Amino acid sequence: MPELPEVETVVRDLRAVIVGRRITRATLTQPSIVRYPDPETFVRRLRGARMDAVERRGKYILVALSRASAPARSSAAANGAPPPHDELVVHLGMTGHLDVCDAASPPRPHTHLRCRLDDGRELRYADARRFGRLLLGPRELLVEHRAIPRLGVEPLGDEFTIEALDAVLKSTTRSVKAALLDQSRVAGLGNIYVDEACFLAGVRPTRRCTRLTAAERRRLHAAIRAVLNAAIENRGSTIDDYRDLWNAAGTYQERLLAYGRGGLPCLRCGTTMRRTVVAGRGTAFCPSCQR
DNA sequence: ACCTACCTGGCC
DNA sequence: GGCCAGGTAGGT
Repeated sequence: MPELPEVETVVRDLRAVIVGRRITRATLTQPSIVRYPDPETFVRRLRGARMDAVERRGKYILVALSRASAPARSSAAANGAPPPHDELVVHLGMTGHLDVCDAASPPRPHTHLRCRLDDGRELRYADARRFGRLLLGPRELLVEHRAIPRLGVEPLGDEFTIEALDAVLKSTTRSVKAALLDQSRVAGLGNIYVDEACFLAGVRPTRRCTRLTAAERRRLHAAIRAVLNAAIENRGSTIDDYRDLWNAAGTYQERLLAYGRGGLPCLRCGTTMRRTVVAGRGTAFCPSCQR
């Protein structure tokens, strides 16, 4: 299940391979995976586009596109601002997968989009459960049309200060886990890394977030950044389906201390970890280490 | 702030 | 054969 570290891993690899490449042909075999605009327009606007940059925002992958057309000297000079460019937006959902491979290699099952590139390779999107989505357009337009949501603070960005986390925790009466999973408050955390961050911080995910002490909030802030950075260094966690662009697994699943460990001994103190449901998600915590 | 639907592979 | 996993959207 791709969360911020898995998406960041894909984005970094993708950036190294596709920036500067042009899409010569796009084949969409599962139109329902495209959420904006209509599938025909989506395919038409992909064809001939050059991929100029790859960024991540929360769990979204953003590929900046441009057309070969002559430099628009007139409009840029007249408006003083460049026109908004299209972005190919990819959300991997639960089982979404991108790969870049030779155009002749057989596509994996559930391949929904194939983009032929000008270097003989293909950029492909596959997604068994189709929880993922593809969109195309200027980012501001996609937000305006509510095709993609407004996202909260980037937990690895400079703006994610202790004060920023404090503001998030003050903004709701829900549990810590529910607040951290809410993409409109903090963008990029999912079930795995919320459980890990809570474990590292010594805070039960069930706690009301308004009730955390200043020390707990400070530990939670440090824990979120630490776990995300460590997971990125390990190229993410492969629990089930997640694979990188080259179909390789991440290694952070070997270092998980809380996620999926309900009923198992705590790796820090040996107490049997508990499993409950918080915010509708399976949740594991150590009743001794986490208060 | 909560609930359910979406979707399918994997497991009992 | 049925249930579970869970990120997100949409409804109440």
